[in-house]
Amino acid sequence: MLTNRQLLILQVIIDEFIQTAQPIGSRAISKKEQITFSPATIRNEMADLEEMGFIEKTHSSSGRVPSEKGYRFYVDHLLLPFHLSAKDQREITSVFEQDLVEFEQVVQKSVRVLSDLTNYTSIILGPEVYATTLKQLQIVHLSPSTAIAILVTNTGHVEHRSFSIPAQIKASDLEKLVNILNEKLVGIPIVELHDRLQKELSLIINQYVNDVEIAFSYLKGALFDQQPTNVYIGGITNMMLQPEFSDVTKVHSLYSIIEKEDLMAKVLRSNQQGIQISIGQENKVHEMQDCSLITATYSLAGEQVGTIALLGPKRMEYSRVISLLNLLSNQMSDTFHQW
Amino acid sequence: MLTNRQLLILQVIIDEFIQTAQPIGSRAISKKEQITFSPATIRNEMADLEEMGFIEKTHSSSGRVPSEKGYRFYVDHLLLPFHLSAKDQREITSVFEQDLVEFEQVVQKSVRVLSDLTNYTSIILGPEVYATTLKQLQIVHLSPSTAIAILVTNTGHVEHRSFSIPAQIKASDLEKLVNILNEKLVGIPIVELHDRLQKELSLIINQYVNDVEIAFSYLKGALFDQQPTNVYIGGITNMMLQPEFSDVTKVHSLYSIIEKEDLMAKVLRSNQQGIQISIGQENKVHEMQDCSLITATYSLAGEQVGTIALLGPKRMEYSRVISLLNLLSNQMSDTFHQW
DNA sequence: GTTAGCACTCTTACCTATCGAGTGCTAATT
DNA sequence: AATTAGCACTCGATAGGTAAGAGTGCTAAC
Repeated sequence: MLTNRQLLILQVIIDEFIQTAQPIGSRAISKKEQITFSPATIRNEMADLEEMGFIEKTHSSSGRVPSEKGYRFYVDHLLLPFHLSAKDQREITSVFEQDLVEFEQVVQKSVRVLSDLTNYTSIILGPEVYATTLKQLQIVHLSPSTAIAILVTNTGHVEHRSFSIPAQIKASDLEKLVNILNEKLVGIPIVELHDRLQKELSLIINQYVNDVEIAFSYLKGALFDQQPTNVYIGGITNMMLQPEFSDVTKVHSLYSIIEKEDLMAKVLRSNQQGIQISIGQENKVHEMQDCSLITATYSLAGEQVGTIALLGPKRMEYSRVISLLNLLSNQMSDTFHQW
Repeated sequence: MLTNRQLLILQVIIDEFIQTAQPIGSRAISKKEQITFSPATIRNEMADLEEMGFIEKTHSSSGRVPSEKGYRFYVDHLLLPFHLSAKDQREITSVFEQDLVEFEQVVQKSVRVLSDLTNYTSIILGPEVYATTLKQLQIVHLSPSTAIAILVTNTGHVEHRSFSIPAQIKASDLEKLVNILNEKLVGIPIVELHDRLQKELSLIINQYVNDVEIAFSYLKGALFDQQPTNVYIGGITNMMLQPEFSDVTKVHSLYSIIEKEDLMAKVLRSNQQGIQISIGQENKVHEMQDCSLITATYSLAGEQVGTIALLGPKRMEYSRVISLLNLLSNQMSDTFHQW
């Protein structure tokens, strides 16, 4: 329903606006190489595009600016396959060149590189702890009444919780318990850990009739009570470089949202596989409705486990960002697959 | 050298400016309860105070604003002993009411409470890892060629590093090494760990002439290469609520500094015991020269180990903040002492 | 169907006048 | 001699007014 000429003009407007953040006028468009017709013609086409809701005026005699519908159309139909610059490729792959064996290290580097390359804010959601398997469980006593439980996963993730040991439990009981659990539970996915613990418990109780039960319930509390969020954020300050965030109150309201890790986790987690794009009002969270959010997923051992996201103004460099995210997510998946 | 009347006026000006962030005129001062003389008199005194450098005008016919010298004098000579509101006290002590056995938990709560109470940015520097002692050393193998070293301190701090195991080292060697090290090194302060490792090594080598040496050097690298920063920050967005930071570029430059944890650690670490106050230009870091930084120290087992700080505009509520920091630092020291 | 021409709109920058808060100085008061 | 009332003056903030420039929509010509 859009003519080729309209498509072309829409594309030029959006491309241009992404770079300059300024309204685009008919004269400016006519000067573009690809454009062979006059400003007057362009004005007519623009009036149509505006009527259809793809572009807007900031005031009655201004140039045009893409609407959210315009961006959506652009993203859905006008994105050219983008090939990353050598530098972009180099930066991304360099993350994986040193042999980083710990998940955290990879993610922290990635978050950094992404935000540096794009000048947007990057957010990476760590793997669901529950999608990984138990490598080792360990108890370290700090004092007669306190201890730390340390849990290592096959991804190299180390999780620790401290808890106080109730008086009636002997240290030896606790140790016995941990030994048994280690024997039985190593290799079990963390998701199933809770259930399996429950199951094993009944067997154990028959053999050691001490206060193991209480020790167990404490241990369980320590390990499962608070679920860690593992949200990694990079380049938060970058948003302030964007002209659409020259107003402190805007920045403030956005930042107070980003700070809420659990909310961010929720927003990002709910995405299906592949690249997802939310533009402006499409974002559920009100404070993010001046932004666009692009997410990709990465997987570990075949299962989808985490999300990489870039948050920027609606006027994002969509094609470049998508290519970057694709490259990174593939590299991450590959790397984790090797482990 | 300052008359009582001048002291009084200076105090009123600063107290008022701290609350309103607006220049104070002679008329406004004369309306204060404590003030018994006329605006004209006050103007004369203000002219003197300005000549001496304690206050400034924002333009030739404006009210007066405290200068940095003024704040310094205020802090050094005019601070009244401040008694915290019931709410302030309650909030601070509530942090310590649940039995939190892990250092991180206490600090994270504290950072939160401090920034919420003050609307400034709070920064807490964790204990020097090196001031604590080793509780347990642990190696967990992830794959034949990678492993994680986990180090638990007596403060309940868990530190982990991953490293790759060079081909020529057998897993059994590494385990042997760790067992030996655990026997020999538990209870040793982390500061001395490096030296002691070196010493023990020579003995070990005599007994196990395998490739233990290489394993050791790898382990050493894993444990000592990157020193963790452990800087905890709360309420970064609070700075945007202060009228002196209504300009995005200011906020941006400040934030990019705060983000640099190692720099922050350096800035905070270099303080001697007790409350320290740096006002504006007194701060070494250029980007912080519109701010005041108030730091307090807390101790663990008698030794000074960490710093609590509040960063705000020069126009801070000095007396309240000092009282809050004092209370918190004492509470922290007490709590950690019990462990 | 396309484009040149033109009147019209709106933003921006700049100038001007006015108002009010606050000062410094002088002279009168205590 | 110290304090204060009075007053001229300064400067920032606000509002109105004008001119320039960018861009549009429409009409008429190509």
